[in-house]
Amino acid sequence: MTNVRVRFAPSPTGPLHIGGVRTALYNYLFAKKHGGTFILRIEDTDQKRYVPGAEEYIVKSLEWFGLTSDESPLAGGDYGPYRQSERKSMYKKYAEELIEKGFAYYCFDTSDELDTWRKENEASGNQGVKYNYLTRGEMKNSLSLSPEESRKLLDKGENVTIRLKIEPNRSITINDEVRGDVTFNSSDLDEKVIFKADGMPTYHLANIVDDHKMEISHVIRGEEWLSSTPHHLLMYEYFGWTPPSFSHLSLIIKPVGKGKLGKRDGAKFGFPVFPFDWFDTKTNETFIGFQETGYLPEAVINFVSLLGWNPGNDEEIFTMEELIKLFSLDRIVKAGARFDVDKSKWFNQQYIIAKANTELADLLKPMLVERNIDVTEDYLLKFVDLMKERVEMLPDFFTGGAFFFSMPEEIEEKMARKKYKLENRPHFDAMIEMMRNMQQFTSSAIETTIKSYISENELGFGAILPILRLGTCGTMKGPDLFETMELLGQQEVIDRLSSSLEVFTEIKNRQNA
RNA sequence: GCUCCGUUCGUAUAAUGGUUAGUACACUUGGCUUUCUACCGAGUAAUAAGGGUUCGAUUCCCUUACGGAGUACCA
Repeated sequence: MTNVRVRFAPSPTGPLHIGGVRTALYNYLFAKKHGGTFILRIEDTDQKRYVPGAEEYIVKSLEWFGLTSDESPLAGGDYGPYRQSERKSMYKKYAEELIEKGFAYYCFDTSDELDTWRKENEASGNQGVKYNYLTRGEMKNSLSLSPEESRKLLDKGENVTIRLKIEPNRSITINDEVRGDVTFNSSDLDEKVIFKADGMPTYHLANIVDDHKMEISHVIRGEEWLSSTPHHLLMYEYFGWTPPSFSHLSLIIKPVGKGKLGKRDGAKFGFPVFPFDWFDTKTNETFIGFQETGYLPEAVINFVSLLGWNPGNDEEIFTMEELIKLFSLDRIVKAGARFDVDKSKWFNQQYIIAKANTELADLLKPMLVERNIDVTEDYLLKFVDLMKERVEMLPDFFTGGAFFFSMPEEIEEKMARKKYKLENRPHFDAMIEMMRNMQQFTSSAIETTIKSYISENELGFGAILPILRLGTCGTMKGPDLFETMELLGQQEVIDRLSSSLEVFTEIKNRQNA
């Protein structure tokens, strides 16, 4: 395959969502696999739905995931501009070219007229009427009106759109790379507007003009475009251009229930749908992001890559480089994939465990600031090392490891009641005293000290160690007790144990009373 | 409604015209262990239904059911 050029072409109408991330990823992987070019093109032809900040959000998201584009509005390139609004001037002549060739025609119906036309039809039982070869005769357009009338309306210049003209009864076949041959009959197609009254092209025109001019070789996009692909193919034919190859990706489905994953499903099911937090100024809603939830971008990429694609073997942890090597369009799954929250968490955990302590520490630093926690670099690194394998999301470091920064107010009393024996108090006091006298407060030294005390006094681990853990951590969950103690430090451990023992004794006395 | 697409354990998926239908997550359970993890081992669990074609179908064909997408001067 030579000269692979693919594009990711989002519309800046809101934040990039997980389905878009997957589409971008597959485009990226395909381009890199074939030594091709990955292009970011912003499709901002709809002025009404344009959302300020959305483009920046999309760019930032792609960056976070490492999906760097070779050509884009920011990076530039030989095929620019890469924003359709900046290409506005060139689309009209293509629309007019189609009219000259007889492959398109002017329309003068207003949106309201079309609206009522559809509603009337529906009311009389005719659902889903189309503007096509059968109905265009009853509408206002350059095919139904006399040339003089058309001319007049055209000169007036109000509500003029251009529609694609489609001859009935032609078989149009898409050779889709993932779905195989998909055939449509042209009689079933509607004659879509390709040029709007506001002077902007619609997606259909802009898309094929740009794909052609940017020499896009492979179009990899969402399934929602499959049914308009015959229109696109027709336009390539009308212009005399060679169409690119097409691959249509199935959609990502809600974790439970029906339908495609929507932006509100995140809040509903407790997981993010967007890369970063997003505040919708129209509805005053806040949507949570993968980053803020504590996902690592490489984990999300790995997870998403396997949502509708697989390399054909049993492996599933892949770096971007490996994905590039392994990716192929023919291993894309046709069926829609459900977003599995549990699996995404598992991936994140795997990636956290595998990540270098220093890198994790860097990610945690802003979170330390937020929480007003002040520790040394050395302390942070050791903390990370002890906690990393029991963390799924980044913030879990602070929920699960809170006791590394201060003794919890609440101690798990149940365990104290169960395990603490008043008659062991002298032993605990003795052990604290031994700790106080230790020259080197290292985990191995503490371990030897405690364990030999236990065996010398024939106490049993079960009666002592849980209490020591509870007394220093306030919880039964946590890393190796002796390593935890070493990190906490001699004085801190002694202080915590001393005051905890008072609490335990009190609990026990209350229980006995 | 119409057009198009899809359907293998709960989920993501593998494989095959003849197999004990594999793997991972989740779940249950055993081991390791001072706890929680991680790790290692075991277990539960699937070819949507009905017709064909065939010696034989989960695999090919048809129908049905269910799910999805499109049906805008939105992308």
